[in-house]
Amino acid sequence: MDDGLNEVCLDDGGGWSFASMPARNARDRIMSAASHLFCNHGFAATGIDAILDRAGTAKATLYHHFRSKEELISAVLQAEGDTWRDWFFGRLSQVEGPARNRVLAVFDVLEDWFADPGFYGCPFINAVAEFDTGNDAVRQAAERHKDHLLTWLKAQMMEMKVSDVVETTRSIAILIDGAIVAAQHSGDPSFARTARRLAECHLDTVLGRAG
Amino acid sequence: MDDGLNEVCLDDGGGWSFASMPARNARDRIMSAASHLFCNHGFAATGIDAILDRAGTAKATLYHHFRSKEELISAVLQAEGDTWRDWFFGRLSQVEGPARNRVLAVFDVLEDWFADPGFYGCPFINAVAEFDTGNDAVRQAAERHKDHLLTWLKAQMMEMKVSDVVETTRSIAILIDGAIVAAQHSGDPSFARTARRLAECHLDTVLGRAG
DNA sequence: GTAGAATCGGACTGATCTGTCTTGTTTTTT
DNA sequence: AAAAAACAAGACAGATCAGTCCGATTCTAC
Repeated sequence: MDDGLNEVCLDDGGGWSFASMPARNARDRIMSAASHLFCNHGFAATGIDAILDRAGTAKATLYHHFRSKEELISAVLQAEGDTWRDWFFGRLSQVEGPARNRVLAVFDVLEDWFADPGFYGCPFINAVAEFDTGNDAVRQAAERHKDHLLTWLKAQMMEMKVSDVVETTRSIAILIDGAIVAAQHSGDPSFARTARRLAECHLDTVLGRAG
Repeated sequence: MDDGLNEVCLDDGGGWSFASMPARNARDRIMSAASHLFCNHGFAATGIDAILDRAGTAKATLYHHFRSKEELISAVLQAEGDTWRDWFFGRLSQVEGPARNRVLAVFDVLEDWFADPGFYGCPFINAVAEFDTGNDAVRQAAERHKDHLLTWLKAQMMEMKVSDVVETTRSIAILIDGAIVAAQHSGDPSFARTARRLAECHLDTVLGRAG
């Protein structure tokens, strides 16, 4: 579980975690190592030395690129979010048909994510859970990530001509978060399908069962 | 935010957090202090000395009652779960009418929980997020807590004569987890109401819109 | 009242933490 | 080839960490 390799579901060229991206220089190796350790063992529980060991770099190199551990954490969250969203929306962009199909496909893509052996939950949910009260950098990073998702969802809702765009978007967001947490705790990817059924049921109702 | 007082929503005699329970001895004070600090600042980030400061006890006293920090964490999770479930099911037991009312009331009680100024999310979700991979004690504590909830939910489903008890229970569980996470991140308690509407929609469908 | 448990106060250990610094080597860029 | 940036290796500092131990004191139950 703590071996050098981290098997990550690869889709056309990119994985969902930055920890599996190709490393070209010491900075990349540090970021990959930090991503893996932070996400699997916790942010506070991961020491700088453990990151250096895994990355195979010198301490001075790390502090040449990042002013502090906190800045490294922010950089990792940023990179994890970028990588994940590239993967996620890349998958969704392959879905054909009306907006309803894309929204429901969200849960199919989530299921693939959950099914990856290296799945550790959402880094942002985990980070907010760990730091929680009063950590601006982490909370803002999580908010930015969620904003990206909500913006995309809202666009789909408007394309579907849903009457209450905000409320329906909030509903789907709850289903996504709930599926992530349930899958993380149980290790059972099929929670994505349960969430999908809930979404179908809700969209049917909102759209007057017309699809 | 880090003052001595932690305002906690009190219902007939009990709050939802062990951190607000009356302390009779040093052990209780340690447990209360540890609960508050662990849940608000994280488990790994909270040092023993900080707990002692807040509890106003000596270090030897803590290690007289708990063999290690890990054991203290387990004890805190156990107590937090017990206290919360007492509060939660106590509230639900006051709901009149058929099982459907009780299931939907879950989200009303959740909203009260979310609205408390001291709300910090679910301690078990947060703990699993922080320790994650391979911490048996924490994961098992979280599983026991979730089992209690699922058992209760299942009983309601059977009373409602839902066709697929397991799947419907999973659906409500997703809605609960999703509402908790969404409320924790946004600070907006009304996510409970959104989740309630999803539950209504789903139950209507499952029960053939007969209520 | 007396025994035993609970508690206090704090010194202390050894490990680990983040972060700095120095010296020299490698790589890249111009 | 020369200049500049990136990097390695590790010593070092100062703080904090979990946990132990001791002696004195207070509380509690019989």
